[in-house]
Amino acid sequence: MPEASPRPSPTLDMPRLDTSTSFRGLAYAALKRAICAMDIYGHAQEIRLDERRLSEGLGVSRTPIREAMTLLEQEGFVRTRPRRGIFVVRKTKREIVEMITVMAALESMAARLAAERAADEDIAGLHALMGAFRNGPNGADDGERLAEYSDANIAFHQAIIKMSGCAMLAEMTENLFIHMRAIRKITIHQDNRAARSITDHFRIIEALERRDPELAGRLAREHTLGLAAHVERHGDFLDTARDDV
Amino acid sequence: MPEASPRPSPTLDMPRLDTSTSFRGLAYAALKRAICAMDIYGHAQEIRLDERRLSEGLGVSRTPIREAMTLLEQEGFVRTRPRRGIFVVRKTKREIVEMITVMAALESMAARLAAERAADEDIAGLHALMGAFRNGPNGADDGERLAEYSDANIAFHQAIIKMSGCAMLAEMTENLFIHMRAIRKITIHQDNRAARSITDHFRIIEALERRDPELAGRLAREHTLGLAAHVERHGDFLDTARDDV
DNA sequence: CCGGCATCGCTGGTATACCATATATCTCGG
DNA sequence: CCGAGATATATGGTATACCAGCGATGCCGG
Repeated sequence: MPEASPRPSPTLDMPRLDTSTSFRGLAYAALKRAICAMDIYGHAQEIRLDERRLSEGLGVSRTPIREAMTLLEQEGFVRTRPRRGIFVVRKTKREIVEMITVMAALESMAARLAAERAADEDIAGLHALMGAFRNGPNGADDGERLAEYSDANIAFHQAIIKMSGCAMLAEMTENLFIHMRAIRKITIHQDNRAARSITDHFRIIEALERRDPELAGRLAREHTLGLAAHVERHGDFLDTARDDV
Repeated sequence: MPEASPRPSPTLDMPRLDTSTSFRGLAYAALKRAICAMDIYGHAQEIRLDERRLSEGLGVSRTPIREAMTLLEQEGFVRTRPRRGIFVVRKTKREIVEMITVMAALESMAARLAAERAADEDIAGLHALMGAFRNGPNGADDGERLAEYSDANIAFHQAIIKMSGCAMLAEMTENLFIHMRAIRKITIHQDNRAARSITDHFRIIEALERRDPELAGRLAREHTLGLAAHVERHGDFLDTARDDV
């Protein structure tokens, strides 16, 4: 029995035992955070997770761990091979290109909807996200500046999604963003991706301000498909040292 | 212990015990099929599922049932309320409109890709799906004919997705189709939806034959967004007799 | 010294027991 | 006769024991 059991006395003196978030939810959050934190495409060797070790580490039994794993597996973050172990998934280049393609489809629709519905102040708020990079990412012009823009970049895309007012778009892109973030960290340093990205973003903002759904949708699509094409061309490193099945 | 235990004798005389598909997978498939089979939007009252009853019925323990439920919950088909029960989810009108909007985004991208990549014979194959309805759904002109077209309709959309060559598009639309099918069964009888749908489809086929990604993408998007608008206008019945939270 | 086979241990899959709480039912006081 | 509290029941959440199969190790025969 893990010591996480929060009933120290028969009388309820605990102020408000958080009964809403189950152990499963906690395990899920912890595991997902851990997986996202690690640079998935950094180390080459496969990363294996052990249910028993995790349950011991988190102080809960295997049951919630397993249920959390079931969720993570469905979301495509891990893959469990019976009698072998649970492995963190590394997407192939092809899968990543497809993912970005799906992203492009959803973002295009989001931009279209945003152009129709978004509040003026929300559109204006996009400038605040991008303003610091108006003249390109060249501040100190080093890696840190790029990493900073990488976050702003994600924030921009998420803002567009949110402005669409379509909760399901946000929901379906949530997990895609996690992988996108990992990819962007690498591609942002290649070509002149960052500068081109900034230019694209400002064009999208302009289309939104003009309330032009067709243009906004097209620009958003082309912007993200551009990333897909870039990965298609230069993403071969993603398939290195793979050992499928 | 359920009698499903497949080890009747110490020697392995069973030809080939299907060890690949786990009980969880079987339970998931069975439950999903059952949920899809029932007309979700037909009966008004909520449908409750009991883990213990299901495990007894399927002949397995609660564990695989629970894991299957976890999957179904993540996919949005059921919702489990602690100490209350597990309920089959009825989407609200708003959720359905959003779902169709997402569908439009993905189908538009699929049509665009299909126009670029699909094999000529695959495009030609679309005629086979729609050919029987070229002159509208008016055969016997009764409900059966419409139901028949409802299936052909879904098949057409799935064919476009498949022709995109993007596995992830197929994956992400798979569950959406399940809900779409339920909605189509109702909306197909309204207005002149079926006839308009057929016209749209042939226009999309034409765009694919002309290898015009822009047009194909636009037509596919407008076609599905048309359904979204229709539900937005006439789908108030979806929100009847709801008792959230 | 090397290769095949037996053995053991590790690991995910399954079954089951127990727990805590929400709801229903019953009881008793007003 | 009615309502508030106590009790009973039901149900999802959790813990744990056991199972079977894959891998690795090591033993034994050649």
